[in-house]
Amino acid sequence: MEQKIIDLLKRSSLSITDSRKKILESFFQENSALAHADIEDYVGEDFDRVTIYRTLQTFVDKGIIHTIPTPDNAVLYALCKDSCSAGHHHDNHVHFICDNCNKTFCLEHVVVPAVHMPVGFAASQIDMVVSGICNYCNPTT
Amino acid sequence: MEQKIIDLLKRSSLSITDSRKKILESFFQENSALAHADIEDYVGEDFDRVTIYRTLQTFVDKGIIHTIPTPDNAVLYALCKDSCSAGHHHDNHVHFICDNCNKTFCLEHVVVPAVHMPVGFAASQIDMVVSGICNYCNPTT
DNA sequence: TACACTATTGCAACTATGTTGCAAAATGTT
DNA sequence: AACATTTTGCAACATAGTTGCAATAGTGTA
Repeated sequence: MEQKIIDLLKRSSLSITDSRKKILESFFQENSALAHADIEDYVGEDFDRVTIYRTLQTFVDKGIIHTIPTPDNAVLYALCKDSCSAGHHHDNHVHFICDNCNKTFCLEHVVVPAVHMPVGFAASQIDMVVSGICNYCNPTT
Repeated sequence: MEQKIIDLLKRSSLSITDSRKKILESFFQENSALAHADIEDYVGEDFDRVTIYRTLQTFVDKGIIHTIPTPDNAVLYALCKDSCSAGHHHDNHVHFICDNCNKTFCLEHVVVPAVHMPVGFAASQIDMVVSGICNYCNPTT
């Protein structure tokens, strides 16, 4: 994992620092989207709150992670797939929030459907957030 | 307008107070969704910040307004249509955020399309937020 | 490896946003 | 008008996020 993380940082032309490695590690470790607080818990006392804010911002700028809008207006971050590049995200997939375990997932293979706009409205970006029960919490699977 | 507002409050079995009237007025005045700060600006010094928070919460509980999730995680509120009733919102319409004027609108007549979920995932609620250029800002209309 | 340059971090202070308890004031009811 | 009930304002607190700046760590070059 260490090497995978270092490669990812290099590919994004970011310098390799302890905080960046640790924060990226938290995303690879957890499979769901993370809030700032989750990351703070994961890295413990090792790094300052401010460093986490700034590192997340850097990752978003470089296209390593993307933010997810949620109905309760919490800020969540999730890893981008390889097709993302700096400043040009391809995160047109649906996001799913489980009402049971409260985790948020990227449904990478579920593409946001087209929707017909009223006259005069021009859509440039569409976000779709679905909530319900995820496959881990679903008793029938 | 005064009478319309009073009727709405009565229908929701809420007592008629100055702050509730003024806050509802702001929604009828503006045609777009409002953030807490917008309302604070509108009502000026007349009412306490806390009162606005509590009033908005009351309106949400009674089904007078609904919250709108936004990609930048700001909390927005908009009037519900008559079909909404307390605790049982029918706001399955698309929300639109204009990148130009920054206003947010309810596209009452654009229903959120169905989307096919992967095995094991059960959807209970779907939020769709579209951003782009609204009909007021669109030069071609 | 050592150096210098640049980028990153931690600290402190600050702003914004939202919440809670409680006493005072306003509202609805009789 | 008088009472019981709601609502409001205040103060204090909690959480989230930002900024400037000095200290530190990382990177490329010799």
